[in-house]
Formats: sequence, structure tokens, C-alpha cells
Amino acid sequence: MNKNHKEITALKDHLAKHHLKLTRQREHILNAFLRSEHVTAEQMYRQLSKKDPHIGLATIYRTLNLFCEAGLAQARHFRSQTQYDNVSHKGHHDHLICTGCGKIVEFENCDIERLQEEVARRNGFTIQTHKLELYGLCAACRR
Amino acid sequence: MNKNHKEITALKDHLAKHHLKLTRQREHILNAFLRSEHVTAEQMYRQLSKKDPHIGLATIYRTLNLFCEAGLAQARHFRSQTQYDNVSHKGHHDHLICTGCGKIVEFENCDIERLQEEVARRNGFTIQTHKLELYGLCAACRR
DNA sequence: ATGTAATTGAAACAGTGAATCAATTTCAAT
DNA sequence: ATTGAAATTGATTCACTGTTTCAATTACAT
Repeated sequence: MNKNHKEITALKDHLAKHHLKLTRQREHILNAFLRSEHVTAEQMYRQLSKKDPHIGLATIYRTLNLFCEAGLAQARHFRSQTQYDNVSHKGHHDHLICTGCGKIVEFENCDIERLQEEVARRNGFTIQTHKLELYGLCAACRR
Repeated sequence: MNKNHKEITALKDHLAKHHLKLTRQREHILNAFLRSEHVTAEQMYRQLSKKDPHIGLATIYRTLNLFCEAGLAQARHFRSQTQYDNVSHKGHHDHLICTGCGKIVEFENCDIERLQEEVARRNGFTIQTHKLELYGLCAACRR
């Protein structure tokens, strides 16, 4: 239990720094969020609304946005919905997204990352993070 | 006039092949669409609703989706809205974004694109489009 | 223990895009 | 050129996603 201690303290730091409070709801949502790689607010709502003390959908939205501000999550728009990606889960994986069926494949490519660094250096930038999404058709949808 | 002849005939081909009709509205929307790199339905509506014979918003949506099916446009979700990209303006630019001052530098890198194709092929995907954003500090903000 | 500032949940609201349907328009076949 | 079936249009309604509102509740510094 609690290899997620790092993320929990990261959230507590953010809360303290901004005069926000650690609530039962925020803890529950964080625990559920850290277990998944990426979720929508609806998915998380269906998952958590079964539990004993009900958590409202508005709170889910607010909390996932809070996670984004705290750097724990990253929002990504896909097919009229917002996916909240777990930043700690991705050692640095990017996404292949099928525009047909919505399937998402995660990948990691060191060569691409090296070239990104090179592009940044040539332009006087130092990279903090990046987002790479490849959209196309998977084998099943291409037929 | 009409260096866009290629796109116009591409649309006519698609219409004929699917027993669809070439209407005044579709011609107007196509002309406006080919002039821009990427638009939302709302932008196009504001642009075209000034014109003499009014074009309804529903028609804009339907027609932009038609362009996607005909291969002239590609839909992309961005900040809760759908951007319709003009495929014929395919000079693909990626972005370096300074998290300090917000400066955006556009770049293009063939080597990265080649590696993207390779990743996609290994996963059975064929790429239609991609989005690459590098976030970091520019030279001025790093001091 | 207390006061106040933040949080919650239900409901109302707002924005985007799709579906409906009667009236209109295209276009192929006369 | 006329006709008629099929496609299209646009106003409206509808569905879905996400945010805002607000009274009641809760966390937490004092």
C-alpha cells in the first residue's frame, strides 16, 4: 500500500500552498485516479457513486481540474470528452489514437525525444514536458 | 481564380460517388474553407451568415463533416471545440511553447515525422495527422 | 472549542454538435 | 423545358459535456 505516497504529499503541498483543504472526497478521488492511467469524469463518477458516501459529479470535475493545477494530471480532449491522464503513470509515454474506434496505444520512443531536445536547443529552449499524439486508423478499423 | 480546382473536383467526385448533390451552400462553404488553414463551425458561421443568402449553422456542421468524409478536412478536438483542418494546407507545423512568456515557435522536423511513421507501423496504425507540442522555457525566460 | 473560509452536492446554466421535419432544391429522366 | 423522386436546407429541438450557483456542511488555524 502507498507507493503513491509521493503523489499524496505532492497534492498536500499544493493544497497548503494555495490555502485549500484536504477533504474526504479529494482523498477518494485521488486514490481512484492514481490507480488508473487515464479516465474521464464520467467514468470516475460511475466508479465512485457506488461507494457509500456519495460523491457528486461536479466535485469530480472540480477535483480532476485541481489535479491538473497540482501537476498530477494532464487534460486531453478526445471525441468531445476530456481525458485526464495520470502523469505519474506515464514515465513518458505518448499516444497513438485510433480515429475510428477510439483505441489508445501508449508508446515511448527515445529517438523522438532526443530529436525534440535537439529542436529545442536550436531554438534556445529547454524542454520541461511535451505532448505527442498520433491520430490514425488501427489495423481493425482500416479495413 | 481557382487554383483550388483540384479540391472542387475532389468534392464533386465524392458527391457523385455517393449520390449527393452540389448545392449553392456547399460551394460557398467549400470556398471559405479552402481559404483558411483551420476553422471551427462557429467561425465559419459568423463569416458566412453576413452573406446575402443566409446559411444555417446546422448546414455548416453537416458540410464540414461531409468534407471530412470526402478527405478534404480533418477534425481535431481542441479546448471543447472541433477544429476542421484544411488537408490541402498540409505544411505541418509543430509548436515550441514557452511556459514563461507564452511565446510560440513553429517548427518542422522530417526526422521526427519519419520516426512517428515507424512507431505507427509497428503498432499497425496508419497516421492521418499528429500533434506535437514541446513545453519549456525560452532563452529570455530562463535567466 | 470556535470562527471563518473552503468545499460539497444538487440543480440550473452554457456551449457544442447532432437529430428532426416541413419546405425547398437538385438533377436525372423524360 | 418539365417532371418527380430523392437529397438538402434551416429553424428548432434535443443530447451531451462541463461549469456556475448557492445554501448547507466541513476542514483547520487560532
